[in-house]
Amino acid sequence: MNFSISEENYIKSIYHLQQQTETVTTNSLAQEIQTRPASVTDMLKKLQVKKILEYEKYKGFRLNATGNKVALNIVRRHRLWEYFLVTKLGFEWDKVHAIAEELEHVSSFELIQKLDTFLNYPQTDPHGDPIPDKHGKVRNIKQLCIAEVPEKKTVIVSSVSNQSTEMLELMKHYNLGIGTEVKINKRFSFDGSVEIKVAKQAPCILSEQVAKNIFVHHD
Amino acid sequence: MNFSISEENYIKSIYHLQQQTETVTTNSLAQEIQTRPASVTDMLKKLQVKKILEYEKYKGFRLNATGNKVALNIVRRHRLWEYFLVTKLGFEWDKVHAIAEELEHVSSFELIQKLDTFLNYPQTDPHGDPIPDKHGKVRNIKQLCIAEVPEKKTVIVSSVSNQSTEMLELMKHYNLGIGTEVKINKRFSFDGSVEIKVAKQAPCILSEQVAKNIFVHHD
DNA sequence: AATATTTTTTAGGTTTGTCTAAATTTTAAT
DNA sequence: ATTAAAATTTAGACAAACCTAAAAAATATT
Repeated sequence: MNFSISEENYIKSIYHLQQQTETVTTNSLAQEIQTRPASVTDMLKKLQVKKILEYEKYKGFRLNATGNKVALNIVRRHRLWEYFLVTKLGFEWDKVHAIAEELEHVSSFELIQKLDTFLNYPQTDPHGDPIPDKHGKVRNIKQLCIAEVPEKKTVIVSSVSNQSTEMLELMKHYNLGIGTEVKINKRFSFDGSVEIKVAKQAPCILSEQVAKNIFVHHD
Repeated sequence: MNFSISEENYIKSIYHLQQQTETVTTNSLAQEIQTRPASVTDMLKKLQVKKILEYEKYKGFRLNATGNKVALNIVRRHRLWEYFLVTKLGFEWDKVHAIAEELEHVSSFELIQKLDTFLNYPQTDPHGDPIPDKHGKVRNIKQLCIAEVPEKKTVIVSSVSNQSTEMLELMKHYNLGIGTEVKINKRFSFDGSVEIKVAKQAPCILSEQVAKNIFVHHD
């Protein structure tokens, strides 16, 4: 089936909201997509006709199996382009999202296959989020944020959920990136802040807010 | 200024038609863009308001200086993407046009600059057409087709004006590509066909139709 | 339980880009 | 110079995707 750019944007946003809540509400989607609730309702009807949505009036909605597959394909395209932009064109982390947002709607299947091959089948995008394979399969690593890691443990940064310029600035300052080894020295229960140690640098303190946005995995 | 995808497609098509005729007609543009003359008239009015078109009712039209710059920028994007698709992703010649047609509308200026750098500032696209630089400057090599080359001369293939699968098939068969050295043995005035020699292969005959579509330059 | 508030949907309108059919202008032919 | 034909434009409609304002349903409050 074929989807317009608008439809694809709605599908992708519903998919993202579904990661957090079981069923998605009209208002939350409207906010996510920066549009009016009435516009959302219009689109929901269209997507229901196209049979990719489970939707009951006033009761919320979610993508069905077909819809999920479509969404994963869009996510795949988006993340492959982000990887391309950073590793091949030398873009910074925080500049790629908007561009990938446009590139992801270029619909050629062959293009994405060849891009994947060219990039050597990357597993995650520059923020550490997994790239679905061509069948829509995603390896989901258990996501553990720094705020939850036990003291004294050494872990590796796997992804960052906040992709703003400000976050990038902070991470660059502490030499933190995807793959960086980090030792969690101590957590202060007073404010949730965490002392960490990166390579041979002096230990530093991350606020709880930061610690909650940096995800890691073991060894 | 910002242009919609439709507007960009019109601008690009007007630019292409202008290469052949001084002023463009409504009908020819309608045919080029596969739409109705009435739709063309509608769009002409819009482009006139945006001040990129010289247009007088019933008298034909052409891009003004601003319009030409916009067009050259679109052409630049298109050709850089074509180059990318062929040299980096391994696409064949005849498959890239449709995809580049979509990619060219991704509007980030920085993206195109970085892509240009990544590709090492290519001068021509895979069909041999020149890629305008970021200021919209195009080096225009005098275009000479095989049908016009004097006998006994040795020349180098610089571009191919027909980009169909059929043409690609024929050129592959004779080991002809951009940069190939070709000696023009003899032209037969009876039907305009031309005998050529490529590398150490046996001489072969090109029909006039083919000879008119392959452009070359000296030494 | 009745009322107030919030959320969601409907009704009706706008813009962009398309269309058909009819009117107008230009060009060609007698 | 008329008339016929072709090209172009206008008029009026339509679909997609959005909007505002009002109605309806669900949730929260007293």
